[in-house]
Amino acid sequence: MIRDARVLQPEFVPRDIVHRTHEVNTLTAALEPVTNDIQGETTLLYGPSGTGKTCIARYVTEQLHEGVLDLNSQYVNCWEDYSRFKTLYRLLEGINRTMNVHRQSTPKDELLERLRDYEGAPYVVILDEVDQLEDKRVLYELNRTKDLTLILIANEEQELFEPLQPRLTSRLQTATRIEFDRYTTDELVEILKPRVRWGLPEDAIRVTQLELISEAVAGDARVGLEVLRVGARRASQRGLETISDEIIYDAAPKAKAEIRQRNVEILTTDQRILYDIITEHGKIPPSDLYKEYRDRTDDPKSDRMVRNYLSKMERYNLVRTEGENRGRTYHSVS
DNA sequence: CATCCACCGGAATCACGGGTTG
DNA sequence: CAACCCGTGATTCCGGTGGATG
Repeated sequence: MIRDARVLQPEFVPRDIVHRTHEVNTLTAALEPVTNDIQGETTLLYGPSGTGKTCIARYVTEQLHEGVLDLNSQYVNCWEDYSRFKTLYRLLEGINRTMNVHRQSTPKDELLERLRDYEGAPYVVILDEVDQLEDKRVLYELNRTKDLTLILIANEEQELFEPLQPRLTSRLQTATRIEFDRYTTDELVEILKPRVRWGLPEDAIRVTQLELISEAVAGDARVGLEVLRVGARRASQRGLETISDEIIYDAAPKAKAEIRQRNVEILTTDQRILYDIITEHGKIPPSDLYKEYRDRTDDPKSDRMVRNYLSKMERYNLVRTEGENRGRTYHSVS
């Protein structure tokens, strides 16, 4: 049933952006100096997930490539490359300066040096999930690097700056802020329409059903697309030509579960054990959790490490915490 | 009310593996 | 070859917090 799977992928960047014109224009304006070979303004895109932050950042950068002959750009997901070293390494990759940086054992700040020594075309850098960066001082360092134009993406701007000293944030505070709100039902329908047109056969799904999806996912475009994919797969499994309401009702929770499942799959064995314990209990106080974890594994990690795992899993949206200090309990997300 | 202590999370330090250097 | 460097995960140590206890 799926004609073109690519357009239903969350990382697909459409040729035309519907809505978000204000955001696109603001970002384009901030990057405008790059067309004159000058460093652009640092921008900060923030808002809930599935509101088009990454998509717009990539879209505007691609447009820039079309208008400017000489331009480098690189996308870094700080969730995957969360250490200072990995982030810097990716940035060097983007300008092919990694040779001789044999991963490790190079003098301590060789990477940043190299980045700063670079004198070439303007370099536009998208740092996604930037709040996941463990050492945020690297932002300050990058912000001070000439000819580097930063696009920072985060869920909440507050969380990003909280752990930073005021001294470090001052330079970043001047960044152009672009806030992304949740899509309304109508907006999300308009976003899904062209994807359906390219990705699915004609008449596979009606507009009223797109509305159904948009409401079910509360304006989260990523989950909305996932529902479309899951729904299309279901329909073809059942040999149907169209996606029915019933399939959508069915697919909505399934889509969310699949997104979570992908995160579960990248957990380590110890993290997985913790995850299983919490899902089995539904809700469990810390001491019981630590104890049961130790029972279930031959070579348990320290409690401190368990806490690291748990906070990581919380950021992955795999577990939820309730209460502070002594009253804390860990919950599964249902 | 004072004390206790379960819990969190920052910081310093260690251990290890992969890499280079001399 | 040994000696050394580096990043990363893990451990150890510990101060802060605030509900529970007497």
